[in-house]
Amino acid sequence: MSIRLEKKQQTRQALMDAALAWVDEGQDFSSISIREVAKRAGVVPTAFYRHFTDMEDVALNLVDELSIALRKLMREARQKSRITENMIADSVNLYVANLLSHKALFRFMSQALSGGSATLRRAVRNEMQFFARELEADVRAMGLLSNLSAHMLQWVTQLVINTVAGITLELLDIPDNQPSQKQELIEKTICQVKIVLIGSVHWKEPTQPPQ
Amino acid sequence: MSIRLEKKQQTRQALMDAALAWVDEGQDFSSISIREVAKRAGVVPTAFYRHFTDMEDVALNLVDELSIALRKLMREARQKSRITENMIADSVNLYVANLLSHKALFRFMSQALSGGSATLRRAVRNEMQFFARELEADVRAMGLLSNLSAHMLQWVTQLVINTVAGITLELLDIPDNQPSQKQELIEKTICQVKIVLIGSVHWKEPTQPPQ
DNA sequence: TTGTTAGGTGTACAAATGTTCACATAGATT
DNA sequence: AATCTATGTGAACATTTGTACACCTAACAA
Repeated sequence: MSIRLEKKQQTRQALMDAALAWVDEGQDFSSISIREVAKRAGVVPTAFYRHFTDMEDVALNLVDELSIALRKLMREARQKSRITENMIADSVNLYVANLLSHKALFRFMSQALSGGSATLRRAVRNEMQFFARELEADVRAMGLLSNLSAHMLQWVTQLVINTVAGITLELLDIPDNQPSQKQELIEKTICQVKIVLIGSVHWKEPTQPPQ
Repeated sequence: MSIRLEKKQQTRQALMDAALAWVDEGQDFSSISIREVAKRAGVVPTAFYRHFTDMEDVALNLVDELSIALRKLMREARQKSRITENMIADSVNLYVANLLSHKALFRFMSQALSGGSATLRRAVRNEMQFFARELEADVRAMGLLSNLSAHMLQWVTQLVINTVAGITLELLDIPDNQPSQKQELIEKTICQVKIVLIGSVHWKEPTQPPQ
């Protein structure tokens, strides 16, 4: 790559990292200022505009970063897990491991889901839906839950994703020196996912919904 | 009540309502300023300090307001719903109705859950846990899910609460002129809760967890 | 009735913020 | 080698923000 572009990407990344670091410190993404981001990135405030128009712009690009992380996670999960006894536990643990190594990114995700602009919220939700759809495809490919209609399977996978995503916030708030709490949270989630799947296996389409 | 106190409560409420209105407009709670709140409440900025020390202080008091709304919801649910075929659907619909008539408050709840300070997050989580515990007690009182251990039942009710709470954000983003989308979302949630309960009924304690 | 006080006002000021503009300069292009 | 250009700089600005202070006055207590 040309030197110019390389340097550009470098400060661009520094700006995004600065914003993320702010979130990592427990501050709200929406409360950071352009100047503060620039300062932390080691550039002058006006340099910010060479890369982004807005903090919203930064947020949308952070979603892209999140997207990459999630896709990597999905790939990893597919490689490691076969149809085994511990498939669920393995997947949850993998999610948690990824979560803990990208704390700031996931915290940002949680905030953006409820906080930011409408388009930002949509962007994050899209990523989660993508994840759910991939899970859906995998379940089908494994020949599992064949009793469910396509529609119903979609709802089930969304429920699974929501359940696993549900621990994100709680997990992020547990201090690192409390591994036992973390462990319990993980076990809870594993149980919850199992319940969902047990329920799915036993699901029967309601006798002809009133048409 | 004395005239003084009455007036005090009045502007105090005006300040809280102003903050809530800001959230209702889609803005982040953490991005509102003391001055803006005061202006919208129709008082001078410094008057703010007669009632609150901080915006954080306001937030904690909004959680109290939320708490009241949730308890009212719970009471309402208990009165209306007996053990019937449609108990689940009724409860979900009741939640949605309450949600839609307190949009701002629930939006605030979602934001505070992921956004605010650690103590604020804890406060909101407490409210949700309270809700889950009440549900737990009701399930026990009805003699349902007697196959579950106390521990397990707790996890199940939390899962139910999470599932229902999960639609909150999505529902808030659906424009009012799209009732069909809302309806589908509601049906999805009802199905999801049913799946959880079916799973719970069929749950069997794993054969002696490795002790 | 008189004095006290709590809630609200207005002014004031330092700090932070978004954004503009003219400028510099390393690196690309020719 | 000469020129151009995209990235970063620094000064400047009008706004907005948090908060302190002195003050006013309606409601209260005596």
